[in-house]
Amino acid sequence: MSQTPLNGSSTPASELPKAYRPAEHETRIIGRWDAAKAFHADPSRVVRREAKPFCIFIPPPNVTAALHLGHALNNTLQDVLARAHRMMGDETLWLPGTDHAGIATQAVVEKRLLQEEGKRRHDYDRDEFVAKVQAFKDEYEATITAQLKEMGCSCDWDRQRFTMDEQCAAAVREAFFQLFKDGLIYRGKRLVNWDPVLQTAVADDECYDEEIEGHFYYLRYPLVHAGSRDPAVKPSDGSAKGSVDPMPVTWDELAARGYPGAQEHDSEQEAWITVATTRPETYLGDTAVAINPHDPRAKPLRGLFVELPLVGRVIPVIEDAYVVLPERYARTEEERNDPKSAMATGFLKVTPAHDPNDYEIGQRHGLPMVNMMSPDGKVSDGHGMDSIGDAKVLVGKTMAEARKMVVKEFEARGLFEGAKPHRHSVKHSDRSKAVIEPYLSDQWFVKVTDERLAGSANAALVESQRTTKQQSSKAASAQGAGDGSLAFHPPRYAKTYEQWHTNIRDWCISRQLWWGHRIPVWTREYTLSGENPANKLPIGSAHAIDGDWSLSGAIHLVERTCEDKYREVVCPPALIPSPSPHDLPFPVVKFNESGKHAFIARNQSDLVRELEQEGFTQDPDVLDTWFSSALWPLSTLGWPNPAAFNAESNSNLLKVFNPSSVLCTAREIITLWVSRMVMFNRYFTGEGQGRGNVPFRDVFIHAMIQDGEGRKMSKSLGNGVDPRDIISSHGADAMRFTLCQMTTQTQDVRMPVARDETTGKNTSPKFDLGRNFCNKLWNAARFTLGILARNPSPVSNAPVQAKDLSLVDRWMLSRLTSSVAKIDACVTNYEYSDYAETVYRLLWWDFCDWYLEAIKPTIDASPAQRAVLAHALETIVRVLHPIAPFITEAIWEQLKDVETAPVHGVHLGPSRTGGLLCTAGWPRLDAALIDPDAESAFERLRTLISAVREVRSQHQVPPKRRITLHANDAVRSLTTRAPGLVESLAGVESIVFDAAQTASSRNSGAARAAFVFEGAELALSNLADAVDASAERDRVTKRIADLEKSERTIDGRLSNPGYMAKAPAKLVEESRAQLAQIRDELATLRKRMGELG
RNA sequence: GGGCGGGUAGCUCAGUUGGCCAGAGCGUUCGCUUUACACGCGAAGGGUCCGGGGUUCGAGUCCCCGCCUGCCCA
Repeated sequence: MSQTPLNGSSTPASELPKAYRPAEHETRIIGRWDAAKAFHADPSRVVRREAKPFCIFIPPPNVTAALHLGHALNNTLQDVLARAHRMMGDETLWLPGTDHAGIATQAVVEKRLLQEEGKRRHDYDRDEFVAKVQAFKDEYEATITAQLKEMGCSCDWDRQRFTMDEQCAAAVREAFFQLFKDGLIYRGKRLVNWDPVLQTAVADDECYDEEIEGHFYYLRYPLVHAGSRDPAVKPSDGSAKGSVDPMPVTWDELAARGYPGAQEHDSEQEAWITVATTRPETYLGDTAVAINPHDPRAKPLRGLFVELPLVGRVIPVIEDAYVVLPERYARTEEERNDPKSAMATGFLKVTPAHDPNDYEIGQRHGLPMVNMMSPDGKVSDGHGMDSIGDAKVLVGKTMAEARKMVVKEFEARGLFEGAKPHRHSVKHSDRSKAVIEPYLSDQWFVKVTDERLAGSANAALVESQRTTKQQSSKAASAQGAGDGSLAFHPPRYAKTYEQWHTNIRDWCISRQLWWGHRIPVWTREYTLSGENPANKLPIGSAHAIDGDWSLSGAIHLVERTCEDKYREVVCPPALIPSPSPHDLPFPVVKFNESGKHAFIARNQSDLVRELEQEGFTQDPDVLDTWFSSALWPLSTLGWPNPAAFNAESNSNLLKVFNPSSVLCTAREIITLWVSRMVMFNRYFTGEGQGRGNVPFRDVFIHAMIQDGEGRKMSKSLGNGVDPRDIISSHGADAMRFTLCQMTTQTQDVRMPVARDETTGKNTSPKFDLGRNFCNKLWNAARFTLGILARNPSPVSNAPVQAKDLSLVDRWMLSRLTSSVAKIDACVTNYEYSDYAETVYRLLWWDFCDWYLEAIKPTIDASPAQRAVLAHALETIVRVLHPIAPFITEAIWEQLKDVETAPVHGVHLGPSRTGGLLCTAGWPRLDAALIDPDAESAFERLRTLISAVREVRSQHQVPPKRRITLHANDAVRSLTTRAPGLVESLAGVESIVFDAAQTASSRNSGAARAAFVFEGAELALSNLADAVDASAERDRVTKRIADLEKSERTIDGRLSNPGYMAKAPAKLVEESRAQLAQIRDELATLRKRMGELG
């Protein structure tokens, strides 16, 4: 390694190129970090109490695509914290990894296969298809890892994980097992968002709403008295036996019941009601018609039914307040203004198996659920709809076809009342763009509504961020380890988090995909007839049974699905491979009838083989991606058995780094991921009580990057900026600096996007800020190193003392000290923009603009000043390292070997690994170096220099021309504190202390330019052969106008009795002094005007 | 519908518990090959702090109403 010419190396400073060229350093430095394993965390140091732990889990990027600018921001912010804490001496683990992103990745691969090979998923068997996705994942995982390294991320690469690798998979199986065992996972029929193209349930966040031009269709349902044909429906008189056909209801009869408007119809005719619907085809699944109880027609209809045309199903009319009242029956302004009331008839067809609101109504009224659709989105009588009657013609049609046919059939029977255009939003699938069908199906759920999960998540919030306090003293007394230890930054996001858990619903975790963690449940179905113990089970209920599998630690249930059919369910605990034969995992052991071991499973594949031999098959579904992501802070550290996955020295990993320090993420992730990590982490570390550790103590929510118009960056808009393009055009450090500088506490940041004419790639002018800054640093370092190289200092251990230093040196040390203190606070408080801004000002404004310029005349003669110079640059380089790791490391390669005397009070610890800055100590500067006297004197000198420069500029004095400053005694005592400073920085040849005379004995006004400094008139001469009197007049006139305006403001304030009476005395005093100074200056300037004529 | 943001210079944004003549970077204008840096140096111009009320001696900042705009949840 060390043979590489560039490695570690020492190009003499004089030969450093004029501009910083990132590409010449970044690869080499990544190589040095890698070779030194500089980012590998050692938990044993924490165990031995040699260091405090600092840990961040990367939000694992999806393997779906390369990283975008949002990732660049997210990871930069994490890296800044990791690097700062590492330098501060904390044992720092930033754990990297990627997420398998189930549906997203599968969809991308399916699309790719279709494009490239013209094949679909089902053209392969499951294993073949998964292998294709795996290959895709390998490709993108490699890309992502390379990108993170290019950005400079200081991750512990030896501990990189993937949510589907063996270690994470074991955690998933174990978590599922435990939750299932504890009754927090169940299977149930639920209405899900069904994507009929991908044929899977999708989560709400995998859908988007889109407005479509649809219709409200008006369908008539004939009113009947129920017969007894339908066993689910009791005859209305309650007496009739046998089969009785439903009897039509006439308008006459309705009129008698007091139904408003019934008289307007032919009295003998059969009566109907009219429902309004946007989806007529779902009438096949109707199980009731609902009316608002406040509708005057509700009472007359009580006890009546309707008969569904074609289907012949007789369903009740029920009353439910959810139903929108039609305009004419609206009772309040609010009801009238409901846009739906104009379209409403007051009758709502209720289809619990195909509409979420109807599902709720169905739950409230105990309605049966009739599913009329097959998983591919076609009308079916094989999925729960048995009584179908003449509607058989619709079977096999798509929902769209069925809609047209239903309308025709109703028309043919005179039951179609019409349709009105209606714009409404319809859910679509993100991945397939298909219209989502609410669909009733068997799904697995996590009962997150349980107090041990959602309740525990809210209890984790720090007291100051909670809006609901502990409800009961009982809860308060059962304080868990992580209670009150989770804090959001900025705090407002705690509310999002809290409200999410307050309104949370059970979490559907099954996905009908092939890519993901397969649900670790095996089932076997069989038929049993005749007398046996199992047929005492109520139909539909599941019971734990004792048997081989339960004896071996698995969950074993038997469920009676109908009269003589049973389903056995087995969920085994995770079998975790162990590298050590002495540390075997808990095995699944089965016994045969004679009590001998018939089978021992020590790994997952043995177990699966055994189950399959016994006729069990694994559930085909996979788990929602977030299930494995929710375990990330546990699975990455080896939970449930860290020893099995880590070398002996690392078995403390889980203990040391969970809870971690902070999670950095975007706000949309709060509900998707943060919540679930907290619930799972607390549950699994809390021994089933849900009150264990939080996975992280702080959650930092950063902004989302938008383009210049405030739109999200996206592929389809073509407004995205690729971090790789920025790294190649500006360098990783420039990108990182800019991203940090943009990170304020707001929730969005805008990044104007521009096309680079030469490359044709998107970029943003914002990154020039970072590039310019890096270049500035590079040149400051080049200059400094040049000075130090040409003045080798004799090695001396005698520290330079501040009291022996010049004013500018003391000023510089003071500025460094307060800046480092500010930066320390920024790191603690996640104030990235302030951090970047503080280093920017320190380097550019203080160090470059003033300090370097100020020391030019003296530096070669002063070893003490060179010590300050070296320490100043090194302090800046060190505090900048977390933001800009490459350029600082590159500069430090040269700087670290430069010998100067120590500076008393400046502590720069050595590198701990590989001679690298990334593990060198964080600068500590003693507070005693803060020197208010030096700062204020220097500030006055800066003001004086600026005043001179201003006059020079206005008089168009050539920069090279040396001029004369006519000053007074006050200035004399100031300038003698920093000899040569004003001369050097203001281009002054000599300072003459004759300002007092000038005013009285002036006869050559035109040759001089006067200006005011601290209220007194000073002058410049020798500006040119003659001073331009009119330029001088313009300047003075403008200044007078400005001052007069200020005078009015401050005078007004001081003549306000309220101000004088109530404002703090200090402010009043300041105002007085200010006014006096303004008036002094005004007097001087007016006199000057007089002289100018 | 509920919740959370944002609106300050041409652009992107700071602006702390109300208190100096409201700031920075970019862009603009003028002057500079001043030997670390033109990715630079020096200087300048540029603001109805979204609108309207209110509290206060004093409001960009606090309160109320409105307008525009973005996000999250249902």
